[in-house]
Amino acid sequence: MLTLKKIIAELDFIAKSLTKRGYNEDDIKDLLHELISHDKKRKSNQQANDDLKSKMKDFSGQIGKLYKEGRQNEASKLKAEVVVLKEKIKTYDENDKELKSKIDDILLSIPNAPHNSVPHGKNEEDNEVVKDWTDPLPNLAGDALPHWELAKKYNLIDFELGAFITGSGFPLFRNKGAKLKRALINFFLDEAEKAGYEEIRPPLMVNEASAMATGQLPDKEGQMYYMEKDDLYLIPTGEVPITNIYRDVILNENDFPQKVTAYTPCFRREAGSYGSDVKGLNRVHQFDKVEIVQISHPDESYKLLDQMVSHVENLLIKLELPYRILRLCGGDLGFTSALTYDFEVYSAGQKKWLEVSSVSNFESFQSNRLKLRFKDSNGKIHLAHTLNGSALALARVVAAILENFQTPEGIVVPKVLRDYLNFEIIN
RNA sequence: GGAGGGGUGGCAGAGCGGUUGAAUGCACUGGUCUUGAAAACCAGCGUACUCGCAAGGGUACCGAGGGUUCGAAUCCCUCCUCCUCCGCCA
Repeated sequence: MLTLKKIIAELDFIAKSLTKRGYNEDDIKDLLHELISHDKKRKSNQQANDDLKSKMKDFSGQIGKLYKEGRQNEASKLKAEVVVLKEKIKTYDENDKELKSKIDDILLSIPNAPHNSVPHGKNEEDNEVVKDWTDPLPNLAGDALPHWELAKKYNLIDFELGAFITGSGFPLFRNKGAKLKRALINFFLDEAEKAGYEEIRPPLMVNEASAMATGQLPDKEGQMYYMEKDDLYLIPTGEVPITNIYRDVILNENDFPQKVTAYTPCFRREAGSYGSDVKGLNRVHQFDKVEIVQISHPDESYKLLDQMVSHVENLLIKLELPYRILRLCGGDLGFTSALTYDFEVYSAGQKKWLEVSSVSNFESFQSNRLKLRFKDSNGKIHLAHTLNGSALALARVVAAILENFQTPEGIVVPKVLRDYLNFEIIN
């Protein structure tokens, strides 16, 4: 969430930038002013309360001394006074609690303020293409197939069997399909390692505190699978466990940047999805992803964002997939993000652009919830910035590879993957 | 799942109802000494909120949340977590 400090200091900027997400500027200003007035009340309440508590402490100390000296009567008198103080403190404590929860409720409801470069817009149609694909798109024969047909033809993915074992949206990969997936995971992890990321294998379920810290809760409650018996959430992305490595952490200034990568399956309920979007691998409940995360000094985060964008771009180039890069408009921007670039890959069999990566700078929005801070050279403490990106999401990359590289003889796998496979063609 | 023992500052480790935000050691930072370094000595060294231009105050925090008490790191309850042993299992 945004910090109160930032809201007070940059109220006009924040209100204006939130209009990109569709907020009415006056409404949001009213809300922010309400927030600030709650905070003022909270401060003066605390001030009064602290004074009382200080007095109480002092009296209690005196009572102890009086008892030691055997002056019972005086002690009893003081005790009576403390009882009165305590009553007052109780009401101040209650006020404090109430004001804090009001403040928190409002803060939790406000999304991140979009970066200056984020365009206005309602939905994906308003996203800005920052890098388009200008070369010719794969020109397939007239009888070219979409990936779900290819998957059936070459026995690579069994959607029905996955549905039988679990449910729809849980595809079962087999044979060369399974191997292709493993090759991609290894390729992505190796590339991340070359770029200086530490590889980890995190838990795939997280507790409420972790889901809260990265912003999945309370915003995306319905998108996660929830294990009621154990009060755990299946991760919707590796971002959650990776970023939570840094919950309640104070780094040193020279520890930056922290770079961590992980391969994890991701689980998403995808409630409300329908139509051709959900065909084949386009939208599934379980998919594999290699995630990259960086923890950054605030001054560096946009530079690092660019680096991450080129990292992802490089993967797509190596995979020889046509891609384009979009800057998400305010309306399409995630709740926690200040700036997000999406990567889409052209899947020639279905003649569709598929989102395969999302690279974001959260600035201090996540750090604030994570309590992820750093000490500068003067010993002062500040919030760090967090960034993450998919590098890459597997399911749709597989879809694009199958479709784009199909030939009458079979599917010719991209050269870069051949080191990871004991075959060059799927037939 | 059963039985037992723990969770205190960066780490180790005291304290087990009353100036204890917390001894001591190590680590770390600054200083003295030294040609330099080490050693020795001196000083400093948590986080959050809050008041203050600042210097410097106040409050809270000893796994988390409640409770008892004039007063709790210390007593009671609930939960979380770690360790040891037994059971079960990959």
